[in-house]
Amino acid sequence: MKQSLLFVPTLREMPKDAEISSHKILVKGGYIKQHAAGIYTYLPLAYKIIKKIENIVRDELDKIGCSELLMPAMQSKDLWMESGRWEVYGKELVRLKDRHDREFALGPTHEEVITSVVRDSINSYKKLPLALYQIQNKFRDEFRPRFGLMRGREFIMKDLYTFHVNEESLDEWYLKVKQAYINILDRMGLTYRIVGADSGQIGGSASEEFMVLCDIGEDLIAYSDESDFANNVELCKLNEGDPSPDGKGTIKHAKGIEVGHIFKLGTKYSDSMKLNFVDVDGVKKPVVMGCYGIGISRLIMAILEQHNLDLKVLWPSEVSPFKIHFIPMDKEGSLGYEKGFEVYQSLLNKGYEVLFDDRNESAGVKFNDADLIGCKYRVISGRKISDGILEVRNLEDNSVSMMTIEEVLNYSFN
RNA sequence: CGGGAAAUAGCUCAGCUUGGUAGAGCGCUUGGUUUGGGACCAAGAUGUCGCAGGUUCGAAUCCUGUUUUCCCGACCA
Repeated sequence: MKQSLLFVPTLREMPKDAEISSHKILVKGGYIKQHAAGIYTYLPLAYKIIKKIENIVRDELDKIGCSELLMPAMQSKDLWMESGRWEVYGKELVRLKDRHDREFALGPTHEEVITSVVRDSINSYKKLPLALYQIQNKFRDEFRPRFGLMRGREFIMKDLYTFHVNEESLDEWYLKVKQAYINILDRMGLTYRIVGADSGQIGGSASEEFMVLCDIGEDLIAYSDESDFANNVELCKLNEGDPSPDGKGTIKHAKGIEVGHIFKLGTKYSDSMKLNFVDVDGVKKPVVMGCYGIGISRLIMAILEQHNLDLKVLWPSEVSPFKIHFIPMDKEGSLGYEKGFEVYQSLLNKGYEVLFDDRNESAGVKFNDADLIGCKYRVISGRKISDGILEVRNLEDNSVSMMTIEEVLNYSFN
């Protein structure tokens, strides 16, 4: 974990500004560093996880026919005037001027830009439907940023926009995207519910939120203990113990973290920004739109909240920064270290992602940091290395086995 | 934006009530001893006490303003 290999600046003391466990882990474990309220650097460990999360998202969206692009974060005022949101969005919109005093906003979301991008080329029903997404830093000047990455002023979001000839096509895509979201959250090992929601600032008709169940969530949801039924308490007014409206089970309350939100926008932006197409009947019509967000940086916290026990972490395998955490107990130059380094290299050559703790730290320091880093397998090269024996721990089933080097190299870590 | 707490070494904090040369632990550097869950000994380095005014012979400490951070609420999604 020397700088040359990986910069993981773990802390010994508990960070004073962190209250919730995921935030404590991220700061203490050297995953993130705060820059200002709600603004963070993603250090290598967190960035590795972010890239894995992003790639799961990409994988599932590409499968259903979406294509990725990248739009500007800095957006001219003109577009925001067109949609009317320059005035409506309020103080949360980060505004700035260039050297010529021209006004810009830092994008909190991209309906305006995407609409302007497609409106010149989408002029016929033959070019629809269309689904475009990006993964990008978003800016929202929140009144009260909090809980580390949970509510930031600059954060990473995936935003997808779909374009359709009519409501039926939108409905069909809405369901496809919803299923993709289900696949995405399942792959990340999350326990969550899908709830009906208000569409708020973004506008439009139907919308649903993907809420990861956990105590530090900012929303209160009511859900059935025996079915998929769930709704925001504010909207459904169901009390604990009430029978579930779908007839299955009784209502329980839980807090939730909103990690995804899907909307049927309808023609809100196509109307105001004149995104029209000529339909098969020769009539000019507004494009029907949908938009769908996933809070990428927020997902790290949501996953951590559900996958730590007393600040000991076990990342779900698809997002784990490494498969194997290799710990030599002795310092550089010792048999345990050098032999261990060879095994580490061989494991790398076999295609495993392995973290090798090459620091001259005591066992306690290494183990404590390893608990924060949370890889499923921990391979330890210690006192039995002279007999060619390594210890392999599986944090998932809590097993410990002693293996020869050859056994380790032939073991299937998954 | 209302309420609360805080800002002193890289980190966690003490000192402030009652003004008088800037402190501890951890970390860091050097040397030695250790080595399976945050080791030990010795020697070192490290500060615009958030910032700006004011009071005073003298301010980390008292007063005023200001900035920043965290928490609760409201707001937002």
